Amino acid sequence: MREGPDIARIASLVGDPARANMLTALMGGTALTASELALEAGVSLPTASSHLSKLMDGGLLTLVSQGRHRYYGLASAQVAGMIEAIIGVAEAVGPKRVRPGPRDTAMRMARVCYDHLAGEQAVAMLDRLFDKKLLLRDDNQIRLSSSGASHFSALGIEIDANARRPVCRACLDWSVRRSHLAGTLGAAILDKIIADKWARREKDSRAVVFSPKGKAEFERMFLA
Amino acid sequence: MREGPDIARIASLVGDPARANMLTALMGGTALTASELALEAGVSLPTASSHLSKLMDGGLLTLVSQGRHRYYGLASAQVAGMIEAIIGVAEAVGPKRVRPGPRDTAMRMARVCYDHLAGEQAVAMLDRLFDKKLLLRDDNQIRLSSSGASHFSALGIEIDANARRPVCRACLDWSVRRSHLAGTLGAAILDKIIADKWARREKDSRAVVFSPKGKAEFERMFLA
DNA sequence: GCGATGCTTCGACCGCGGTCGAAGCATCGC
DNA sequence: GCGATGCTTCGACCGCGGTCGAAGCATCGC
Repeated sequence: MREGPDIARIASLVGDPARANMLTALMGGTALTASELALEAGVSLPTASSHLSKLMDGGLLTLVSQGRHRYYGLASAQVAGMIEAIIGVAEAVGPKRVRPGPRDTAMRMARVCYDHLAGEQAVAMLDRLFDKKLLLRDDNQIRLSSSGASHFSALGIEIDANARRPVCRACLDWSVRRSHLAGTLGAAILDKIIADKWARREKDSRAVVFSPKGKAEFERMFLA
Repeated sequence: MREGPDIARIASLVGDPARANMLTALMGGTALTASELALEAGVSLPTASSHLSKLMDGGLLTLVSQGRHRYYGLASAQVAGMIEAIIGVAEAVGPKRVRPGPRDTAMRMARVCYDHLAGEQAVAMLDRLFDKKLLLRDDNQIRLSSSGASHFSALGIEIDANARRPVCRACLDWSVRRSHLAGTLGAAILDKIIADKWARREKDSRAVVFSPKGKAEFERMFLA
């Protein structure tokens, strides 16, 4: 019998298969409609609607109404981080697949984490950005250096430093157990990767698949 | 309908009030018997036993039998990290208490996180250890410098560098949203704090309360 | 305005999982 | 060996919460 934050309530929200599927789908970063989420979860529309209102009550989702469509998205990067942590444990204790399939390999290499890139490529990128002093570690937080600011600006990546959301944030990568880059800069880089068609989002998956040309570009820009 | 790690299973294990209480109690770092956990959870012994076997099946706990006692503990620091992440979200979305009580203040200052110190004091300590170059940031991991090794050795803190568990690991602090020190070094420092009676564990709580003298010692050793 | 589309609310059903008392099993002390 | 202690297993009970069809509500296009 203890007081304190109601962790059972939050965990039980994630602990239903239909809701877990919805949240996993939303980890892709794009907000989805109730119908799309019903499809993802494999339940009827009324059932999905009931789940969504529970997730809203629990503070895990945000809602944007656009005409007769209602777009649901994850409430915050903190919620996304919690889900990544749960995925990490599920991966660790779950039945080990004997040989990871090609799709797992793609996921491990590069995938979307909420609104930024995750996976081995993303971890390597953050390492190089530190090496080149475009980003600085400061008190366990990450800061954009002045050379970094001009570097990203030259690449056409403009950062709104005044936004309430931090520019740079470390986010733990469950597959590698190291950090990759989140924050507005992390999001802007993923935007550029997709916009410039260096890579495409795998359908119905968080995997991000680079084209040979796009991969070369990415490596030249961020890993060289 | 998706495959992949069974996150609903893991989350639902945490999503029962009785089990959440048990896991929260085990975040204190000491393994507890089935009877103690039944008391913590506020359920009968048969009920507790059933919960514990589910948590074991789910891979969240480890079990050490000692005679007729059975000691349950968290399976890994990764599991502890997941629970911290869930606590963080529960804190963020939960009803804000108007004014945090004295006990919350103590928790915020210093508390046990699995087997090491967390809270503002722990975050400040890690900062200073970096400042004094006793610890080094290396590729987003933390490494003990040679001066650090002799420093801790002089304090009577011996580190087994050959253990499978990393010596230094960053662990996210939910109250401050910054990192504190985990790993064998983090655990050894907490051991010293308790062994030298600089602080005592608050009964039935994760809070760590420093004595005036102990606090001065701690600050001299780690914050000066 | 009126049918179509997207979603929520209502109501009824049902089964999974939490609950505990009683019984059973293992280890303890002496 | 035999009662005491610590825990698990068994069995029966029960209610919370997930499920969907039908109905209702809001916004759309034209």
